[in-house]
Amino acid sequence: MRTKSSQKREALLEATLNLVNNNGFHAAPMSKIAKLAGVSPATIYLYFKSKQDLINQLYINSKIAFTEEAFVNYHESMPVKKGFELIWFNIANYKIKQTCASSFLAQCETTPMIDSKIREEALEYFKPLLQLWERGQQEEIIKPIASHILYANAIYPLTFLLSSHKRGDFILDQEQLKIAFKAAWDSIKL
Amino acid sequence: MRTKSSQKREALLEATLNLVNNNGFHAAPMSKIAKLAGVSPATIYLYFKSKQDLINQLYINSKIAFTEEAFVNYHESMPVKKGFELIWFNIANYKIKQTCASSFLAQCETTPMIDSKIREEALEYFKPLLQLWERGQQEEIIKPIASHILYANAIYPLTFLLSSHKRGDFILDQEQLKIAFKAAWDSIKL
Amino acid sequence: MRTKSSQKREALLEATLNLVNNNGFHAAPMSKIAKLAGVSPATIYLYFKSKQDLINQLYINSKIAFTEEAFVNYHESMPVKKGFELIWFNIANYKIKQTCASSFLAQCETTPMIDSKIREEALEYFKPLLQLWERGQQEEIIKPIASHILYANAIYPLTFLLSSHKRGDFILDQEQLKIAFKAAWDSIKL
Amino acid sequence: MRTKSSQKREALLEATLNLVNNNGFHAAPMSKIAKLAGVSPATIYLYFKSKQDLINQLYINSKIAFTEEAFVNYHESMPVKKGFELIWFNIANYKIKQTCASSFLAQCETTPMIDSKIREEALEYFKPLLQLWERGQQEEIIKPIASHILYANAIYPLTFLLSSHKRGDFILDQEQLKIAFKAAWDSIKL
DNA sequence: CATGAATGAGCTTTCATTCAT
DNA sequence: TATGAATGAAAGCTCATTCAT
Repeated sequence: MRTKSSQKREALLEATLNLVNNNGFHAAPMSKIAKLAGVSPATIYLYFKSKQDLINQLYINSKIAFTEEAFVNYHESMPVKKGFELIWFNIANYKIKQTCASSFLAQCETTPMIDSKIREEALEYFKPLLQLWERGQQEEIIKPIASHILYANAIYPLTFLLSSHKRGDFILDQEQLKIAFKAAWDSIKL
Repeated sequence: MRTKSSQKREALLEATLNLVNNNGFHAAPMSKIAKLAGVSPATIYLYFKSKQDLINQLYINSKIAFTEEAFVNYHESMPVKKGFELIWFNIANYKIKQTCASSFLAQCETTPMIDSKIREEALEYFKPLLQLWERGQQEEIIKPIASHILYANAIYPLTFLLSSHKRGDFILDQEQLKIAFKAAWDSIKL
Repeated sequence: MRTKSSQKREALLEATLNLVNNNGFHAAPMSKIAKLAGVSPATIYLYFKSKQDLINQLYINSKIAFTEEAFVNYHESMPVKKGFELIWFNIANYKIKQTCASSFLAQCETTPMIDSKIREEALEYFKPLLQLWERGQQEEIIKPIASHILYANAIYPLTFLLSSHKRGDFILDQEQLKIAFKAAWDSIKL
Repeated sequence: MRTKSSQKREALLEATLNLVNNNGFHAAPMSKIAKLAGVSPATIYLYFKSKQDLINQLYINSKIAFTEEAFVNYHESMPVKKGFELIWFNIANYKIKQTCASSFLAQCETTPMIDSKIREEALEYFKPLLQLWERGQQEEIIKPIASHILYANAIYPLTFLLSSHKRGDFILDQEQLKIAFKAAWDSIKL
């Protein structure tokens, strides 16, 4: 008896990621996903309940991978600015390295395709950043404003820069990153 | 004067906008668009070459409407900060009023569905803002950095705030708008 | 503009009837039905909401055709035995002539495939026979027993005879019919 | 003594019976049958050649169980009417007790799914009843007519009554049974 | 003997688009 | 210009059956 291999699951998720990224959701039919992953269409349904489930899982997976990278080397004991800088560059570098995953995530944020329950689930993983900001606010380093505004101005701009970078309109090298970081920090620091 | 024909065109564009917005691209079949616009499916093809063309036109249309609003009451003779403030609030208020149109545009920015040629065409309309920034840089009011970074930090955050607002996670009233503007301005001012 | 032809509807119903009859429900895929009716699979859905709907409609259609034939030349003023004899032979001859339709109906009676709501709807058409039996009971010609038992003994046996006939096990000619009628009548007469 | 294996065979047959009965042939996939019987889908093929074979076996099995019950306590030495009465009530009571099995058999009689070879095989088991009728005809108690007609009028009506009973349209209690028996007997007695 | 994974073929249904009027 | 009917192609998904252990 064969056992379900997580390898196949991964292959399916990756195939989906690539297809969705190159041509959009509507151009990622199950048949193509199967072919790209090297399995039969029917096999997909051993690993995922439906196409929607596959997309949801891919979203969660990507989000987890993303947040894991975001907090590499970070520790709560760090000074606020140092901590933020670390996280910010972690995110930026992840986006640059994992163009595919991150532009998939960008698509997910604006599409009504992802179930809102799944979206909320993914939010949880970002808590350390929110806690860092709260600490910064207590220490009067960060502006005492809503975390949504902090996120919009400090982190979200990276999404735009990355998509410009991917399209080739703008080259986001380490120098530009530093400049962008300065702008981000200026927007939230007291 | 609006002819009968152009009325139908408008109706089709609006129907598409509503459908895409409520359920995503994949839930906006031509038959539903036709029904919602009160015409026959065949009629769509008298006004648009294909579904892709319809989407493209809708994108361009929305972008034009958006930029028109962005520059209402703006004149090149305005002081830089005043001008930016005007444009920023124009954009913000447009997004709040026209949730549908603006979240459609947000979807378009991240989806590979829009032809890149069309996307470039739409960029043109934003020139006055870029020119304002250039002026601000000459007057040493605005940071001397790439316009992509300026845009990412000063304008793009609104997209995030708006989608949070639409989802009900965060209420973007006039008070919050002022706070958000301050953050935006801090990120780009010298 | 073309108009929906009831011809096509009929063709689809007949195609379904033939396929179901020769090979059972499970061997009547929409694609074959379409081919046999000379239309595209998609066209079926212009005339029927779903496969279930197609089957339901076919059942209703067949049942109506059947009952219409059952009461040809019958009038309430007829003497009870004459009336019953007429109806009984109408039914028998219809079954013999329309083997296909009637063995389809036989299948429907025993299968859980037909929605019970539809089944009840079809029952209505049989009322004149029940009324005849009531009259017969008042005149003390027919046994004063439940109509279900009357039906089971007087009419239902024909279903068995017909399916034997169809299979070739037993030839149901006019002579045998007369014998069978006698048995039916003996079972319900006082 | 029942071996482990034959237990599994029984479980599979019963699972199939239940599924087919509740939802029809088309809603009894092998995977569900396996699950309900508590075995792997692959295991089914150790006991049955194919799904068709499984259905055939189930039909034969049910038919044998049915006929065994039909002739309980019956002996060729009995007087004709007594014998018939015994058999008739045996059948009726079996149908009432074993609703599932008997409505499965009813489905089988009208469906083209059962191989005709298998159907003939099952006929064999009914011989004692036919012999009883022959005896009755020699003794001039039973009408000298084809056995198919005898069966159609004396036994087959029970199928209708049972399905009405199962649907809840008509309650078939012991009183009604007696009435129905009278009708059956009247139809075949000389 | 028994299994859960795996699958190719086929299912019902929908879609963007064209036809005939 | 405008239509509703019509459609080939393809979508998501399921099924009876086989594979590998």
